[in-house]
Amino acid sequence: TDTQQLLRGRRCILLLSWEERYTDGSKWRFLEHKGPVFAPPYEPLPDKVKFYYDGKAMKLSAPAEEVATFFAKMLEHEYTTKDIFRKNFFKDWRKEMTSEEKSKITDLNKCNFSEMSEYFKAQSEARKQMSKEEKLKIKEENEKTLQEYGFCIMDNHKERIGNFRIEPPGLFRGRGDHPKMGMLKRRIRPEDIIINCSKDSKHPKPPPGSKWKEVRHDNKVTWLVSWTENIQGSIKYIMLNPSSRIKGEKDWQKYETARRLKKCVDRIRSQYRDDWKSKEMRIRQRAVALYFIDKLALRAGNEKEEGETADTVGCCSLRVEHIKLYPKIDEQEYVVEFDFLGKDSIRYYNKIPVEKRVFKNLQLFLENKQPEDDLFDRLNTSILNKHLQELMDGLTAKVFRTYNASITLQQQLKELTCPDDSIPAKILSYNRANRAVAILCNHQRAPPKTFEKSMQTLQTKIDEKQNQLSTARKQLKSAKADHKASHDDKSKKAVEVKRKAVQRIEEQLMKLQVQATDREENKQIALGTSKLNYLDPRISVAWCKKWDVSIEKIYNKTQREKFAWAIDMAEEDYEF
DNA sequence: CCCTTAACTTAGCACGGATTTA
DNA sequence: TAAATCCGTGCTAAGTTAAGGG
Repeated sequence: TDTQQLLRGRRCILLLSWEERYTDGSKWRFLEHKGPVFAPPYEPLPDKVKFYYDGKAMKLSAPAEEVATFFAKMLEHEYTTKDIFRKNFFKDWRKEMTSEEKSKITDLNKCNFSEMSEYFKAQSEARKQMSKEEKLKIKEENEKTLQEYGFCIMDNHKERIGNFRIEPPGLFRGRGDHPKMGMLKRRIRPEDIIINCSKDSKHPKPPPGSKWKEVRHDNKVTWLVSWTENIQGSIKYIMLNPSSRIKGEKDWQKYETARRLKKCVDRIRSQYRDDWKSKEMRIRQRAVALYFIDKLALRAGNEKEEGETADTVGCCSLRVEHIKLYPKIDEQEYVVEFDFLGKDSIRYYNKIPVEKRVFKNLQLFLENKQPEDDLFDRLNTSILNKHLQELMDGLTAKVFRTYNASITLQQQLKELTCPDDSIPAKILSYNRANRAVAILCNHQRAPPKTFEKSMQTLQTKIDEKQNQLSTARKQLKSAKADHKASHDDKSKKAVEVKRKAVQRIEEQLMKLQVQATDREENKQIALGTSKLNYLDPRISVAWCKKWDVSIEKIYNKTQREKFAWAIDMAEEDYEF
C-alpha cells in the first residue's frame, strides 16, 4: 500500500532520530523548490454587471471594482451587516478609489452590490453545472500545478509542501468579535516574497518582469517562502506537509516530551500543591494557574494587544470577570465557575469543585479587584514557562495539554473497550475515548446545519430495520415449523437461509444504532483537532493492533500519512 | 528585565467531490 | 439520474514559545 511504500523510505531516516541528526540546530542541508503559486490576477466584471450608487449605475475603476467584488461575494453573510465590518471595509475600499470615486462614494449604505452578487452566484452555479469533461480538465490542471509546485527536495527526499499557494486578496474576517474584521487583505506580489532555499539548489524564478524581495539560505528554519501580511503585520510561511520528515520528527519529539512529563508529573503536582501555601503571592498564583492548566487543560494565555485582536484569554490572562466562586452550591463545596472566550473565541464554560486551598487562594487573588483586572496579576506565560523549564527539560504549559490528552485516551480506551464487542462497537468505544479528550480540551464545533434532519432520517432507517427484523424473525419461525413438519432437506435449507437473514439484519440494525449514538454524542464536539494534534498516534496504532481493528477505520489516508512514523513504530503493547 | 518578533503549532469552518439515497 | 448527505481537504486565523535587542 501507499503507506508501506512511504515507510520503507522513511524507516532508515527515522532510526537516525532527531536527536542525533543535527547538533548545530540546522534543519536541512539541501533545499530546492519552485516558489509559490500566486493568486490569479483580477478579472474585471463584464460591462453588463452594474454597481449602483444612490440608485445610479456607476462604472468603477478596476482597483475599486475588485475590492467591491470582495464585499459583493460576502453579501449573504451576516457579518457584512456588522458596524465594525462595514466601517473597516469602507475605509479600506476608499483607499483604492480614484479621487473622483472617492468624492462620489461617501456612504456605504447607498451602495448597491446586488447585481455583482447575483453575477457571482450565477457563476458558481455555472461551475456546478459544468460538463464532466470541463471538470476533468480543471482537475488535470490542478494536478499539474500540484506536481510542479507542490513538492520540494529536502535533503535526499522529495517532500510534499503544505500550502504552496499564496493567500488571495480579500476582506479579512477574524473569528469572534474582531476589531479588524472587514479590512482589506492586500494582494501579495513577488516583491513581497522572501524565498528560502539552499545556495547550491536551483533557485525558484519570479514571474516574468518581477523580482523577489529577497532570496536567503537559512537552514536554521524550515520554511520555504514567507511574506508579511498587512492586517496584523505578522509573517506568513509556506512550510512542508505534515507527512514530511521534518514535521514528523517534530511531532514525535512532542509526544516524547509529554511522555517524559508522565514520569515526573507526580513530583510536579506535589510541588505545586506545596506552593499553594507559599508566603509569596507570585508563587501561589503560579501554582494555582499551573493547577488549572494541569487539571482543566487550559492554554497558557499570552497577553494580547488591545484593539488588535478579539478579546480572548487563556489561563495566565484570565480576568476577575471570568470566574465565579461558590463556597457551596448544589451539594458541592468550593466550586469555581469559569466562563470566558478562549482561542478562536470559543466559549469555555465549566463549573468544577476545587481543593479548599485553591479556593481560598482564589478568594485572596480577587480581593480589591475590579472585574476587568487580571486574576493572576503577578504571573504571565513567560514566568510560568521559565518555572516549568526548571522542573523538567523542555517542559512548557502546552505539554500538559498534550500529556493529559494522550493519557486520557489511553486510560479511556482501556476502560471502554470490551474484548467481545463487534468491530463497530469497538470503534464506538474508540470514538468515545476520543470524545473524552475533545471535551477535556474544549474542542467544540457548531452543530451541523442539518443535524436534526439527519438524525431523523437515521432514526427512520432504524425503525425500518426493526420492522424488517421482526418480519425476518417471523419467517424464520415459520420455516422452522415447516421443517419440523416435513423434515426434508429443502425445508432445512430454508431454515438456514432465514437464520442467516435474521443474523444479517441484526448486524445491520446494530450498526445503525451505534451510528446514531455516535452521531448524537458528537453533536457539538469536534474530534479532529485532538486526533491530529494532541493524541500520541502510537496509542491508537497499538489499540488497533491489539483488537484487530484495521487502521483505516481510525485514520483516513491523510492521517495515515501524517502518522506514518507511528504506524511503523508502535506495537500492540505500546504504552504512552 | 521587558518588549518585540520570528517560527512554528493548533484551530474551526467553508467548500466541493465522493458516496448514498430517492 | 438527480438530489441529499457525508466527509476530507484546503484555508488561514489564532495561538505558544524562544530568542534577540535595547
